Amino acid sequence: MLNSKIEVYVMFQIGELSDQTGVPAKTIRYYEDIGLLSPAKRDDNRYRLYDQKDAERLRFIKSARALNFSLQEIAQILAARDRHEPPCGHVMDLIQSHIDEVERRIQELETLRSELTNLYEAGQGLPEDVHMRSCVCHLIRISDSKRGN
Amino acid sequence: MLNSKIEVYVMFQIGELSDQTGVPAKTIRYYEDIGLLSPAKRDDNRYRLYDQKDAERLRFIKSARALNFSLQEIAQILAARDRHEPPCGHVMDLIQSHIDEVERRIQELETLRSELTNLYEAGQGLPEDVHMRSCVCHLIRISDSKRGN
DNA sequence: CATAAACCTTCCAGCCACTGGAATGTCAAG
DNA sequence: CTTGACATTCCAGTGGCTGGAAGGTTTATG
Repeated sequence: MLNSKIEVYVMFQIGELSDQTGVPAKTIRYYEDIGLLSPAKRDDNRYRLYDQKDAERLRFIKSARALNFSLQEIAQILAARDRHEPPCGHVMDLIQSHIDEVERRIQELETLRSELTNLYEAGQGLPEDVHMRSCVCHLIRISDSKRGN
Repeated sequence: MLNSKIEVYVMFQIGELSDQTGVPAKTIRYYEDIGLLSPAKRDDNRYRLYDQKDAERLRFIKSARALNFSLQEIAQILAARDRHEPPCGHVMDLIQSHIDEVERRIQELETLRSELTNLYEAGQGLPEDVHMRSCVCHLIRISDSKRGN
């Protein structure tokens, strides 16, 4: 075959895996501890050894984490794949519920931002008061009761 | 005095304080544990007893929590007040840095939302693939590499 | 008087996703 | 031979609670 390539099967240590993926070695061990990664092969000196498949799995985990998927959710996706079940339907549902969640959070934070901004503006020029009756500390209470809490 | 009122000094149990403030009793005990509330007076039966001043302090804590202040930050504010130092200058700084933080988070979440939305749209109509090469799981990887991670 | 219920107490453990640090082992270079 | 850079395990801490066990107290009811 003209297009064949010589592929050498190389295994590497945890530090190399960490460099390749940007995931701290501590975190990789942690992922193994909780079963997200299966127990790594070990060298004679008991050092963990990894290959490109491990790197790919870890990269997937990292990407999904960046999209704010929980380790549990990622574990479910990977477990489905490990059982040779296509996980995509489940993943689509997850994505949808994450979108909902993110939008909810954005709303909350925007409310929070405007409350903080109002508070800051109201607090400017107010006197300092140890008893929190005519200072921004008092306003914190007011901004809260306006919300009805 | 015509306008005088009869004020009866009543103390109440933790459940009542919880009802008044909406803060769970567990949380109140926790706040005492970490020193955010000073150790409560005890009844003969060792039950905690509270008065309106405690309720006010707890309401302040609750309001500040609702504005996303950490317990540490709240502890600082209250400690300053307990030392009879007006805490407002410090609080204004805190508010400003919280506004910055909230705006940063909103930005992050909006980026995340658009990534998730893109992903969802790209994933619609794609086949299921156990090996994650032509399904949304694969797209997770792609959306990540586009970010440069 | 017994019992149930609704309170309260302490203490320990768990959540999430790591992270820090101690104490120790292994290996290559100078 | 020592130094430095790797690796290992294990324990503990982060924040802000929350759940649950195992028990004590108080009040109401049969």
